[in-house]
Amino acid sequence: MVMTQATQHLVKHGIRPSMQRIAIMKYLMEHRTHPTVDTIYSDLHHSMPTLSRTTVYNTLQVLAQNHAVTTLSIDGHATRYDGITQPHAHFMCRHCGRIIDLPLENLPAMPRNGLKVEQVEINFTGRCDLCNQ
Amino acid sequence: MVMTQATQHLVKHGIRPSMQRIAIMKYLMEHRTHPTVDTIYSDLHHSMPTLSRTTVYNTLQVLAQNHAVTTLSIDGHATRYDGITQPHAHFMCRHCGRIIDLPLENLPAMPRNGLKVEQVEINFTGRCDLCNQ
DNA sequence: TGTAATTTTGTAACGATTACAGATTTTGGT
DNA sequence: ACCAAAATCTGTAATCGTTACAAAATTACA
Repeated sequence: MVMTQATQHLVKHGIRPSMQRIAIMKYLMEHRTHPTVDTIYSDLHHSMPTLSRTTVYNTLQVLAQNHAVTTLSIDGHATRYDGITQPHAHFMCRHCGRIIDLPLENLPAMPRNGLKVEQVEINFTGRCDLCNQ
Repeated sequence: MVMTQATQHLVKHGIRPSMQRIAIMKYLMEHRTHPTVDTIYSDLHHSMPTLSRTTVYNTLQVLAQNHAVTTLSIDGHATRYDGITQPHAHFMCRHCGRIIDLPLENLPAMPRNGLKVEQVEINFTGRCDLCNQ
């Protein structure tokens, strides 16, 4: 039996691969747009008419808790999700809303002693190259 | 006529110093707790019974737009505000909710060419020294 | 196959934030 | 000082993202 990449990814993170979870994980692996719950729901709803918005919320919570996806609070309005879990920074264009992945060459200085860091989020905001012309 | 620090700060950023604006700016300068709108409102409401929650929202928006304060989306639930505008990072304890200022020794690698960065937000999340024992 | 556990679904509720319109205050010219 | 215009503040209602919850559907496994 062949496992899709999405399914493998779920299993690797100890998440049971249901239809809905696979679909959402697959979506995040194929769309590098850092979508919101609503975008994911709207896009998947076409091919999965019975999918519930609540399921998208629940699933993403499960995925994030098990580190299968990353959450992004760069938006201010809605949480965004990232299928890539390797540490990297983000740039969001105030004008067009696009979110761009940025490599993290040198991680910022470690916090002071005693703090146990579990997550780092580095967000740049401004105007992107396309809007800047 | 003597100007308070808060008033000076407002004027310096081109913001007309009304009673409410001064009170909110003063609050943020004196409380280094990165409070939410609700905390600010509740605390100020005692000494300013006529203050409206909407005014706190509006005022903080004006202050942020004019770079007199900084916004923090580290919380996930409510926007938090910081009276210190010099660039620095933040650590939030998942356990007690405390937010700690962190000096930014070396700014993270600049984003790729063409992106015009207007704001940087660096958020660490984890367990603080007090909760870690 | 039957039952318990898990997952999904839809609706209702919640909390943060914004829209809006009227009231109040401030400003600037006379 | 007086008045009109502009700016600010206020309170309520609406909006929007998210969570609570309970019932329905699916899956696991004895």
